[in-house]
Amino acid sequence: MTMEDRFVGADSPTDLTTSYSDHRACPVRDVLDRLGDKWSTLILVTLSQSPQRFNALTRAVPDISRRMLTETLRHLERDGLIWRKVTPSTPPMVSYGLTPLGTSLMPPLNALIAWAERNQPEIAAVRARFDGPIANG
Amino acid sequence: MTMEDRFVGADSPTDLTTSYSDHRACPVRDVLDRLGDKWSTLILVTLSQSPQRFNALTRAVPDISRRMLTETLRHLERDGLIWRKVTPSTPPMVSYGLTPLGTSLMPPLNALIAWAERNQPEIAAVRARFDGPIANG
DNA sequence: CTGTATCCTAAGCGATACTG
DNA sequence: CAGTATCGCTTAGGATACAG
Repeated sequence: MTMEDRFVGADSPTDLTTSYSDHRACPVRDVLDRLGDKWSTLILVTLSQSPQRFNALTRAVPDISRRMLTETLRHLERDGLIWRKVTPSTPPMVSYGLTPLGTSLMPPLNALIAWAERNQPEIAAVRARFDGPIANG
Repeated sequence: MTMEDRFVGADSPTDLTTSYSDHRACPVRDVLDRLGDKWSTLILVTLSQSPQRFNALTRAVPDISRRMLTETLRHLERDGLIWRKVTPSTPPMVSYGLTPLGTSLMPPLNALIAWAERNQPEIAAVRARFDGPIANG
């Protein structure tokens, strides 16, 4: 085991590609592709603070459209990551929150977010160097 | 601190939305949006096994087109996650591998992949229940 | 072998208007 | 309040052909 192996850790995932006769059938891709859309992560993080009503979510994520909010919530509910509770009052009240499954996703997700936060300055610097030579001549 | 807080961990990320006058300027979104495309994760995992040449990557990820492989590699290089080494032989030989920055991404990324792998059966079951009622009538 | 260039389609997403 | 319906733009991404 090399130093790099130790750093990467022993939790290397199983093969994501050649194990599957149909490559699109990979269960990891199946799950992660849904998380890779524009809003899912943001909604999950918001709901991990506390359950929220629909309108509260539009305020917490100001640049999402109602259409995309509805769609994202439905996808997350379909995957069992969030629950949806309807209180049939007038006006109606609909709340959303993390399920235990959704909660179990937050540690790895927060770790990834923390990595992004920690390393964004370096990434921005590398990008500038990468793009610079062309821009600067 | 609740049990859930402990489970989620103390590394809850900073605000991803309202902290930014322009919501698209969030540095975390800036980094994560690039990782959310169809191929980046797969390429990173593949390269974390060992550095690879272009053609080896097309074999390791059989369902990627050369166009998308080139584009994904460029993006990852631009973000400083992978390096690119050209050996000007004939025919030319180009290798790719993880940079230290890219390597530092693998633990959180592998943790997320491991979560997806662990929970895919449950997610599939929930999906079936969610979709079932309509399909079954 | 390692790409580029071009064309094309499908999907993601936003804007807007409407509804119980 | 919490959505749905419709439209159209923009982008991601696949297929194919060509090139150094």
